[in-house]
Amino acid sequence: MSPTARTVPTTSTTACAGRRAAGGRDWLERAEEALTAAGRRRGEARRAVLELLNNQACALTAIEIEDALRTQRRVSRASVYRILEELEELGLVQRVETGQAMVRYERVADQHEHHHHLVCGGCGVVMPFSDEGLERAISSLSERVPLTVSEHEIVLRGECRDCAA
Amino acid sequence: MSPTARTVPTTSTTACAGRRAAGGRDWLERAEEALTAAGRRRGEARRAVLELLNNQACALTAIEIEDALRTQRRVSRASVYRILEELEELGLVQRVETGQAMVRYERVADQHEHHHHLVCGGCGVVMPFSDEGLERAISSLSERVPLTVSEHEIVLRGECRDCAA
DNA sequence: TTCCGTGCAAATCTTTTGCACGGTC
DNA sequence: GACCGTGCAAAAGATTTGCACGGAA
Repeated sequence: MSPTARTVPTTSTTACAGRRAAGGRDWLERAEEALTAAGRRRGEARRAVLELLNNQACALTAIEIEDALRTQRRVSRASVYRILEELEELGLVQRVETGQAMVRYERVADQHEHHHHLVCGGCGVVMPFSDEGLERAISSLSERVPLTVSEHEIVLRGECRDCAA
Repeated sequence: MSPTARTVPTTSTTACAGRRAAGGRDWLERAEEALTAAGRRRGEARRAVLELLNNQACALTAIEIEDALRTQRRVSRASVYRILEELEELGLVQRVETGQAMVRYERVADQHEHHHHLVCGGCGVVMPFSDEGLERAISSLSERVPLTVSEHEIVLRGECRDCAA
């Protein structure tokens, strides 16, 4: 595979195929610290969500999170949304718009993990990918635009191999 | 302004700043033809929506369309959604996810008009932009990815000049 | 003891659907 | 005259909010 465009096939969720987190321990620690620093108390529901997100390489919807947690620790959907909102405000989690009527959330990766998404219109699978050339184009472009760019989001849509077969 | 990154400041809607359509007449014609070819009958509501979209350089939400039309010809929101869905199926209109809880729609431009979006997190304004380098990066990348890419969507988020001031 | 985190239930808001009427073909 | 396009009202979903209780600090 080209060194500049990598995607990882191992599936970790029905909804989002991707590798399990590498170096995710850092994120979990960082998250706990940030929450404490923000003066937040601990709570079981949030711990469960953090742990789940930490093991996820790609974006999940609130409902997928609720379902995934159902077996180990029932967390109400309202709490899932509240927790995600809180994490988003602290910059620990980001929204991903895949054009599927539901917002997806994933932990904010360090530079090394920065990626975007491929969405199959057939089965709805979401896969992460990253590309240096694309990032270069984005950052160069960001300087020529009438907006102080702080984030960017890229979604490629098409048909995955399974669906094409 | 750089020749490779252009944005146009003239505002045509509260929600989406951009130039009025140039060469839009082609799109309107094309749309009418496609609809006829698909065996659809004419209808006032749809004509009003088509005309509005044809004069819009950038993406609108269903509700914005309903509001914009209110003065000249009341079109029920259900019809707006139905019409947009129909136009999307015929490839005349495309959805734009700006991460604002509502889907936006805009007419599918010819190659010359292809663009992406800048979204200000402060005031919510949406502006179109286009960049050749970006498009090159996308098309080269599309060949190295495990998906037959048919569309791509790019959103840059940040703070617009007015909000930064 | 104080106050936050969480669950539950109700409210919101966008988008979809069912049904009936009027216009297009 | 047959059937589609449209409006209106209700339904369906996702997300948010109000409130009360139990646990963290």
